[in-house]
Amino acid sequence: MAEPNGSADTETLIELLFFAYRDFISDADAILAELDFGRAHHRVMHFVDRKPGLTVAELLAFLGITKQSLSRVLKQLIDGGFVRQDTGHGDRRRRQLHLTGKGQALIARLREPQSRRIDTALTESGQSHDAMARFLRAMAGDQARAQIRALK
Amino acid sequence: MAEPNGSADTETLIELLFFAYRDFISDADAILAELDFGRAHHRVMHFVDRKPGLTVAELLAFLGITKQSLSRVLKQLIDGGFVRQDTGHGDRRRRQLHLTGKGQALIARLREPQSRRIDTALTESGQSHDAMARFLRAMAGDQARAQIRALK
DNA sequence: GAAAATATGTCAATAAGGCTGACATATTTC
DNA sequence: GAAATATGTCAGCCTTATTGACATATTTTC
Repeated sequence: MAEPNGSADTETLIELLFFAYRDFISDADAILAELDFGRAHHRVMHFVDRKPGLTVAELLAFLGITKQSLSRVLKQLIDGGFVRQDTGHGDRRRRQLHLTGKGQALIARLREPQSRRIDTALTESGQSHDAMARFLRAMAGDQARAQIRALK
Repeated sequence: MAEPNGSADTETLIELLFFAYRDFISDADAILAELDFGRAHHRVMHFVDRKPGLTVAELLAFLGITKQSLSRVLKQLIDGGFVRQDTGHGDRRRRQLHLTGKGQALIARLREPQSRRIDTALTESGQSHDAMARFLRAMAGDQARAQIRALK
């Protein structure tokens, strides 16, 4: 039953990842709650911002949810004036999604405390941005890496 | 609107954290699904393992949920023979929680793919275990740090 | 020793955010 | 013209969280 190589300490990392992610996400949760939005809204806006003009099907692939689940959230974002839906250029069955000015303001506001937390943690821990990006990229699976590449 | 210091790249880290955590957690989800358990069961077992003999109130504080939410999950874990509940030593109103042998086997099984993913990512990214622990600790808020200390 | 506080458990109602299945519509492709 | 594709929507279900109310056992306080 002896643990091979550093396994006991890796257990601590598992726990730290839980706490770090929980607190990281809570920064945005507080802002979202004001608008009666949830994390799903945040994720949609993030990807629409990262790949402006993406289609509903592309968005579903990034999110890994069904269109029925997306529809409620997307509708609220469109009705609230955060996301705009254009008829597809070329293929008019498609809907291409963009953030409005209001949407861009919100995503910037959501990102601000998260960016600050990351930058502070990098400074406090003496880590470089690149080192952390390499680690997180290595943590993601093949499918996620493909998705990250698709975001250019 | 100019971003101050490295903010554009921090945006990439926000995204990487999302993918990394999602995939990290999915390792355990697959095992939990076999038992009709969810993440809540995993978290309970993790903390009971990390602090054997902790009380229900202590567990609630770690999890940050209500006792009504815990009750169903805890009952399933007890009924399934993964967690044992002893009358408090000293204060008999309390219930002290321990993993059974079966519970220890399950938590080890859940940790295995997560540990492997972390160790692989550390190697691939050329990061040290300690560097990563420092970063993640810095990402956690004050309350989380106090909780981490409470786990010895 | 009675009263108050504490630790836990449980019942009921509610909400968010997922899911599946079924079906409608517009548009493009074969 | 028929089939495939992209999207939208209705309806019902599940899980995991929430709050409020109340029950029970035990300990502490006066």
